[in-house]
Amino acid sequence: MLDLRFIRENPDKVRWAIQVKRVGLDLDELLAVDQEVLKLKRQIQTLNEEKNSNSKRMGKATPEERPQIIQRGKEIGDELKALEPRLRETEESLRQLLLLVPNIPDADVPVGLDDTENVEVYRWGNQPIFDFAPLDHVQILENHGWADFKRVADVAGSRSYMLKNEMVILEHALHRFAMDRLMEKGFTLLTAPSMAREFAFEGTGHFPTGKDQVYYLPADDLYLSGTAEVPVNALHSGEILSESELPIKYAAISPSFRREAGSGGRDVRGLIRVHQFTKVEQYILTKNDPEESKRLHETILGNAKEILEALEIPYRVVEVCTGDMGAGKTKMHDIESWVPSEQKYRETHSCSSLGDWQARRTNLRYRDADGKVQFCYTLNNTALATPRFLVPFLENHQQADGSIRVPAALQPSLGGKEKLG
RNA sequence: GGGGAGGUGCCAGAGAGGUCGAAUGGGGCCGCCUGCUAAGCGGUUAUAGCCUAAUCCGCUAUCGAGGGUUCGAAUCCCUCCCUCUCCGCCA
Repeated sequence: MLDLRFIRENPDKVRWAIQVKRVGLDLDELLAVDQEVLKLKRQIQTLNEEKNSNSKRMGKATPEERPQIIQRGKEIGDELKALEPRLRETEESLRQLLLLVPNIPDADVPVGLDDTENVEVYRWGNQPIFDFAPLDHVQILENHGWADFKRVADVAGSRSYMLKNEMVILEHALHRFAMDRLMEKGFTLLTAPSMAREFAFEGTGHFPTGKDQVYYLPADDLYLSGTAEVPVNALHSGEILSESELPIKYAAISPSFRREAGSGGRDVRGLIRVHQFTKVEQYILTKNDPEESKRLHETILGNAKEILEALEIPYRVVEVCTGDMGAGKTKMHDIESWVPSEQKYRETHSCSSLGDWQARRTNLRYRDADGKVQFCYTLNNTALATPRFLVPFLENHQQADGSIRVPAALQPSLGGKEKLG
């Protein structure tokens, strides 16, 4: 959400963002509704002033005066009763429109239509050269009895999977590894709930536009979140933090769920795109300072890079262009890990800066050194998400004998094992 | 799932239809005072909106959330959320 005053005063900037982010929103309609809300509020305020002074007179009024006061009060009440529902409706439509207003991308973000126009900015590691016929991750898993896709599909539908034996241990070891790293860096570890109420999804910006990507539990009016970002952002909703406790750095692990509606036949095979996964997410609340936010963006991006480097996975970083970045973001980098079987890089991490866009939605504020109340800035980045991450891990580390090499950094988390299988 | 108690400002806690944006105590901040400190004294201490040159003043809203009753609601009624507690069920 953007500041309404900012929208009023900078409609051209907002129009530009709507255009380059390819958001379907009529700003003129929003501005007209905004004026209507202001008009109604003024009318109601004037009536309330009169209502208050009128009923204040009642206390000291003589019995003869009372009928007049009551009469006038009733008239005011009737007028208010006519106006208040109109204000409520108009405010609600304004809110709905406001939820669609995108954040303004930073000036240096590449303008583009979709992911083909993202810009590679960094590359690390060598793509492995195999002196044998490398397998893809599904073949590797099946050869070792490390997963079941077929049976479990009958149980839980397409895009489901079941890891088995050493893969279960590896998955846990990877998460443990990521969490250990982040704890060392001063992050507060959380197990975040996967279920949350609607307001939490509105807070991060996943609602209203992404509602069809989210599982809904009607009996309890709860939704399953696709990232710990949702519950963690909502955690401090409505609070006024003090500047001294910022930045708050959370590393939250949660089972995550995505319906993948509309992704049709894309990536139906294997572990790339599944409905349920486990993710360690970095989530930062910081002060209202673009420079500080930039530094933290680099920090959490760096944390993910370190994890990949320790796990010896070749990757690249792309700067995401305007058309491919979410509405709330001012800046976004994806980290893509090398997938040998596809001979391409695939997104495994996503690092975003959102300015105060999420904080305004969740009413998440802090008191600065001057005592002024400000909205926080928020940022997030994946630390590690499985099972997708198993794809580059298994494929890059496969050996001629079919085993999987365990990078030295991960061996302690795997009971010292140097290879799997 | 069933029963009971409760949600008030930074915290504790009064308030039971008008004089309540809200007593009192604690904390914080500013000042005064006493060799320092402690104690003491005075003042101040919410958020959003409207108005405004203004973070002054004034006005409006907010006592878990949303509705309702009333000339007037923190106070009465309804719905929901949350906390505590007892019983039942349960990994």
